[in-house]
Amino acid sequence: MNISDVANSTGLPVKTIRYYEDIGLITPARSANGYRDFSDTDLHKLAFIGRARSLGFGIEACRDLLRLYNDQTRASADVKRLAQSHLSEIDRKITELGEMRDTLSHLIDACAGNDRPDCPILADLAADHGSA
Amino acid sequence: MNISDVANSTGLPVKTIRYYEDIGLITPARSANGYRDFSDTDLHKLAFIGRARSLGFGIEACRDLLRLYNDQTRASADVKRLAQSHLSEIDRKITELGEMRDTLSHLIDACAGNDRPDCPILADLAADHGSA
DNA sequence: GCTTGACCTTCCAGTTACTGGAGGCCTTAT
DNA sequence: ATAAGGCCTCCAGTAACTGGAAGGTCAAGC
Repeated sequence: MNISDVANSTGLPVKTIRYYEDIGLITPARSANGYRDFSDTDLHKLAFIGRARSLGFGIEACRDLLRLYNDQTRASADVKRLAQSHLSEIDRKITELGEMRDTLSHLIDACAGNDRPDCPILADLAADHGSA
Repeated sequence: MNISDVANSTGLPVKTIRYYEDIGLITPARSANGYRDFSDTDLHKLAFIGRARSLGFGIEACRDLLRLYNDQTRASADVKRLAQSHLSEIDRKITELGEMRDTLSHLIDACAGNDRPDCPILADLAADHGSA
C-alpha cells in the first residue's frame, strides 16, 4: 500500500503519516523504488493513533497506548490510569476555557457595539485588577 | 523601572516581557547602561496584554486590542466584533473538549481497571470506526 | 520512445507563545 | 577586589504538524 492509500483509509494527511514515521510511531517497509510500503498492521496502528489523537491524547500518550495495546500482559488498570490522567487534563482545560468564556461574554454583553468609542471590554482590560 | 520590577508588578515573567519587546508589542526606552527602562505607559500596556492573554486572546489579537485602545476614534463595534470572534473560538474548543470528555469518560467507566489485560479503552481505539 | 501528470521522496522552514540556558556585562555591598 | 545578583543577547527547544522546494518514479497516451 502506498502512502496516499493509507491517507485515504485513515483520514490522516500524508504529511502526518510521514511525520509519525519520523518520530518512530510506525516503521513501514520500503519498496525497491524507495516508496513506503504499508502493511495492514501499519494501517491498523495509524488508525489507532488517529483515534487516540482525536480523543486528545498527546503523541507520547499515543506511544504508551500503542505499547500497552501490543502488550498481552498489560493490566487494564494501566490503561485506565493513563486515560484518567488525560481526562483530568481535559477537565482542567474545560474549566479554564469556561472561566474565560464567562468573563468574556459578560464583557461582550456590556458593550454597545456601536460607532462610539467607549467600550467596557477595553475598559476592563485597562483597569487595575491588582490585589493591593 | 527595571525589568524585574515590571515583572513583579504585572505578574509576567521577565522572559515574556523581553519576548513582547522582540515582537514589537512594547518599545521600552534604554538606560545608558543598556538596561531596559520601563515607563508607566509600558507597565500599563503590559498589564493590558497580560489580562487580554488571560482571557485567551492570541498575540495578534492583543496587538489589535492595544491599537484599538490607543485609538480615540475607535468604534466599540470593532472591539466587540474581535471579542465575539474570540468567544466563538472558545466555544468551539469547549465543545470539542466536551465531546472528548464524554467519549473518554464512558470508556473509563467501562474499564475494570484491574490487572487483567482486557480493556474497553484499547478495544475502542483499535475498533474500526470507519464509515464504510 | 517521449512527454505529461500524478505520485513519491527528502529536507528545510514556519507555525504559537514562550522557556531554558550559555556566556558575558553591570551594579552594589563588603 | 571580589562575590552575588541583575541585566544583556543569542541560540535552541517545546507540540504536532504543515507548506514548499527540488527532484526521482510510474502509468498512460501519442
